[in-house]
This record gives sequence, structure tokens and C-alpha cells, in this order.
Amino acid sequence: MSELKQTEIARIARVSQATVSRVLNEDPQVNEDLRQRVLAAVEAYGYVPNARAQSLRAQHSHTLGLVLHRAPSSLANDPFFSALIASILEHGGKHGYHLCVDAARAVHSRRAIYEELLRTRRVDGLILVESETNDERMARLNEQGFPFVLIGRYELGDGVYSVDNDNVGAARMATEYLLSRGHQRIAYIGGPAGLVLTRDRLFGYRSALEAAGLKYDPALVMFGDFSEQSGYRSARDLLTLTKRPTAILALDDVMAIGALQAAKEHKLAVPKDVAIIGFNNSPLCSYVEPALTSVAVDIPALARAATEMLIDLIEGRPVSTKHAIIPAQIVKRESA
Amino acid sequence: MSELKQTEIARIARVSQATVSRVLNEDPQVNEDLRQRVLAAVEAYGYVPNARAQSLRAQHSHTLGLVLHRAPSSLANDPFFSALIASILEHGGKHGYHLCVDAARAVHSRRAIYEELLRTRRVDGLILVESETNDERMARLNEQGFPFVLIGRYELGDGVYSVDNDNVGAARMATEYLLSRGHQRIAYIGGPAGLVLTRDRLFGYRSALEAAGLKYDPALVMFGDFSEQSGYRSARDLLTLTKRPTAILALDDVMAIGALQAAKEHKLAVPKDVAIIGFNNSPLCSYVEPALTSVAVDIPALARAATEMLIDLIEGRPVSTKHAIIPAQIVKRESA
DNA sequence: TTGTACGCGTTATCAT
DNA sequence: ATGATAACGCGTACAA
Repeated sequence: MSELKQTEIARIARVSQATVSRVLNEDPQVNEDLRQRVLAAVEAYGYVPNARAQSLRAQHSHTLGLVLHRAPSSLANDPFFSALIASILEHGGKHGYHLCVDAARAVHSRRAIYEELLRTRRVDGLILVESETNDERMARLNEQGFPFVLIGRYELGDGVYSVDNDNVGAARMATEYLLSRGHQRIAYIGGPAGLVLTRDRLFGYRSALEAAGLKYDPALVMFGDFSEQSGYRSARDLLTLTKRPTAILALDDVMAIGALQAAKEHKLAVPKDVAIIGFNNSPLCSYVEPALTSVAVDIPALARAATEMLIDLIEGRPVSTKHAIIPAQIVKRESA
Repeated sequence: MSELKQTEIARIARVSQATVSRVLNEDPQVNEDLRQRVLAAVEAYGYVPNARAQSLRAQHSHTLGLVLHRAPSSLANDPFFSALIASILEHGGKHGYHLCVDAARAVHSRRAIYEELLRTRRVDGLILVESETNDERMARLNEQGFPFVLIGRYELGDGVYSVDNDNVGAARMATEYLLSRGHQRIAYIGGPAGLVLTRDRLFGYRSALEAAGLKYDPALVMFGDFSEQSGYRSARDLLTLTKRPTAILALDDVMAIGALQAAKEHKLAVPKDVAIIGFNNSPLCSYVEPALTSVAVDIPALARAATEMLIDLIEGRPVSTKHAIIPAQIVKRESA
């Protein structure tokens, strides 16, 4: 294995090890002659400094940690996940940071993930995704001054840096869009009722309605589980109402596709008889008939904000906002 | 910041730093009394060993590196990418390994990626994806005894450990399936003609044909670029042939969907008039009409094999096969 | 059984 | 301008 260290280069270039280090760190004080000798030896033997030693010495590893509170297997087909990593890689890379990814597997490893990554100083800072917002470990890390940024909503106090989608605004925007197209009876198909996501977006939906002087009608609000089946069933029930909605807002594209299916079975034309909007702007949207209008959560922007906030934190720069909110966009296709 | 080190715990527990280290490493020689004192202090102050120091000392970091020869932005919507990471995470995690992901951004950083990750000893081993097979750096790493595994095909010599899909076999399997359904004129839509992938699968297609006593007909072979457009155009041309094919094998689902579109425009029923098979078994398959039969490259198995091979390499265990080949599966839906 | 002392490969602070 | 030397936090050979 490589026994190439600075002392070795020093021996070859007939200088002290300290001089090698200086050359490598571009100390202007060093004599040009020696500098060349060192550089030549470095080049000839292909010396590269040992990152482990550098980390120990410098007290940082130039590595960001991403921890997901999910089983790794559930990540396999999640476009959110790949977009997230891609963007962190891109923007972290610009600042010279590497990325270490971990997923909490067993329950036990929840603890391990925080300890092993951050407190062991394996990484310089953490991006946490899908944490339980009341996780007491976050408070502990926070106390100890470990840099970390939460993606998602943090409900307890504001001692934590976080980045989140503008869920309220996104739902409001989509609802306003439907209103602007003349719809008066707009239905909402959420995820599980307990989810913050479901609640926030419901709030946005409701406030748009009320701002337009429309009454909020609980009969038009359903809760699914993000599956196509649940979208289908919810829409089917909605469309058999005596006063059926003329538009449906579904919290996920897959549920929206289920709704599309239900509309077809009811012989309702989309968007003429019933307009449908999904969420997440997944690749599927372009492939269904009619192509699905969808609210795009801006994952790259989300990840970028989190990454840059974290790096600012790590490097001790002041951070402008503790809680960044990333606006969503509506991608218009045929279904609404 | 945390000044919690073993010396500190040692002071608190009134033992030597070495004893703390021994307790933590479960040295059976240590007196139960002292052991308890140390453990109590560790617990009370929440001490966790510093991974940077451990790495330097132990000469390994228990970290795997994944390097992709792609711009990070191109990763965002790639299901291959997320499946890959998910599986490495899962199987690496079983052996206590973390994962560090890097994507070669600029051309320059190609070099950097190797050096910075492996030779700096930031990671213990590397999984390389989509490398140019003739990359001279691989040979260098190989010489120096750095553990790494290639995902994809390595053409030069066999000094390198690699894992690859059975591209030849997958195309042969798909072709045989079509033959078994009575098809005699089977067309092939590949990717760019220069790609190893395209060539390997073309070979599998051709050998199945010839094994069945059918003549290979170059008129039935087209080359696309993996876009829906290119699939559409290729299929359109194929279907206007005087002796048009009764089945089409497209090297990617998206191209297959383009072909589906062309068939529709030609008023050909799928699969009755023309059968279509795609590759990669993407989520899209279930959402098109008719649902697309697709050859599934087994990415989890691919990643698992690479990961376990790499860990064996790192830990000095003998590796059974230098070049693992992962078989594909055909997922039957409606289109063929 | 426990403590002392050294080295892992750097960077940085001293002297010279 | 350069070389010796001291950390960084840990594991372990050696001494006691």
C-alpha cells in the first residue's frame, strides 16, 4: 500500500518535511529552487496528501452528511431522493464539499446515524430529511453547536435552521389558478390526514377559497395515501356527489392519475367537465392522457438552499434566514 | 465545540486515557470496577469517539466511494441512480460502511475524483460507474493496489474487478420471448451505434435470431438516442417498410413509448399487429396504454454484487469471480 | 491489570 | 527562508 507521505517526498527532494508541506500549501516564503525540487518529486511519485491526516489536523473533513429517515430500499424509486442528491452534489461540489449519504435503517440506527455521522466528526455538517419534528436529538445537536439544516418543517421553537417547500402557498396557488379558470366547486384529495404536508396544503387550499368568498365545504375534502388506488376511490366518491366538483386538486401525481381514471369511467371529459391538478410534476405527467397539469415542488432549489445554508453555518458565515421557504411552480399541461 | 476526548473522560473517571480506549474497544482484560467508572463517564457526557482520529490511526474510514462520470444535474431524474445508491446504502450498511458519492463535474475533475477520493484515503474503496473503459487511471489505481470495482463493462485485459448486466443475455431473452410468441420479423431499436450497450444487446438479439434459423436483416435494425422522439421516428420508418416487422425491441422504455405512439398512428393494434418490448422496466411502463412489457435490468442485484465484491476486496477476503454478470428479467405486461 | 509513550500524516509555531 | 517540534485524538506495544 502507498507509503507515500510528506517525509518520503522530503527525503527525495532533500528538504525537510515541513518544507514539503509549505510548498503544497503554497506558502510564498519558500525558495523557488526548493519549491521546484519538491514539486518534481511530488509529480514523479504522484504524491497526494492523506485526507485522514488533514481532517484530524484541520478539524474538518469538507464533507456534508445527508441523512434520510427511511429504509434504503424505499429510496430506490423515489425521484425526490435522486433530485435531492444531485443538487446537493452540485452545489456542495462548488464549495469543495463531498457528500456522505446515510439512511436510517433499523429503529436503533436512528440514534446511530446522528452520533456516527456528526458527533464522530465524520462530516462537518448534516442535512436532515423527513425527521420527526419533535426529535430530541436535534435539540441536543443544536445545543452542542453542530451545524445542521432540516429539510421539512420544524414545529418546535425556532432554534433550528430549516428549509421547506411553501406548501401553503403551493396549494393556494393551484387553487387560485382553478378559481381563475372559473371553477367554483373545487375538491381536495390529500395524503393521510395527520401529515403536516396534508394539513399545510389544506390550509392553502382553504384560504384561497375563502379569499375568493367561497365557502369551505368538508364534503369536497378527501384523504388518500398517495397511491393511485386511493386517488381513484376518492375521485370516484367525489364525482358521484349530487353537486359534484368541477375541479380536483390531488396532492400527488399518482393520486391525480387515479382521479383521471375515475373521471374517464364517469364519462367526464378532462379538463372540460372536470379539471385535475397533481403535485410533484413527475415524469409520469407527460405520459398520461390528457397530460397532467402539476404543481412542481422545486427540489433543486430546496436542496440548494439547504446546502448553501449548511455550508455558511459550517464556515461560520452569518445566515440570513433561519427558515427558508421555497416557492413552488405550476406546470400547465392539458388536464387543467 | 466538543472538547470531549478520551483524555477528558479519563480525567473524569480517574483512569488513564489508554484504559478508556480499552473499555471502548471491549478489551476483556480491564477491571470491572474501572470499566463501570469509564462507562458512566462516557454515558454522562455523551462521549463519542472521533472518527477522524480513528481513521488516521486505523488506516481505514469504513467508507465506500461511488463515483459517477456524469454531471450532477443529469442525475436528478435518473431512476438508475437512485436505485444504485439505495442498494449500495443497504448492503454497505450491513457491513458497517458509509457511502460517499461524487460526480465528475468538469472534465478536469475527472482526475480529481480519483485522486481526491481514493488516493487521499478519504474512502476505503471505490465503485466506478460509466467510466470510459480505457481510462488509464484505472490501470494506475489497479497497480497501486487500491480496491475498486467497476460497474459496466471493462474491455481491456482483466486486471480489474467488474460487475455488469448481462446485456447480451437480456436481448437474447427478449428476442427468444418474441420468437416463442410466433414473431418472425423482429426489429431492433438501439441506442447510439457506438455504445457497448447497443452492440452487446444487438449481438444478443442477433444470436437469438440465428439460433432460431432466422436471417439477420439489417433493414430491421435502427439506432436512436434513447429519446422518445428517436423511438417514434425509428418505429415510423420500420412500420412503413413493405415487409414490416411484427415485433419491436427498443433499448429503452422511453423509446418504446415513442414506438407505441408510431404504432397508434399507423392504426396498428399493440400487441396484435405489432408487439413492443422496452428496456429498464421504468415506472412509466404501467401508465401507458397498453402497459409496456419491459426487460428489467436488475439494478439492486448489480449494486449489491459490486458492493459486496468491493468490501471483500477492502477487507482482504478472496473474491470468487472478477467479473460478475447479473442476469435480467422480463416483466410481462400487455404490449408483448 | 493498568499506565506511559509512541506513531498514524498533517499543519503550524517556534527557533534558527 | 528553512528545519526541528508540537499538536490533532486515537489504539496499542511495552513497561510496571
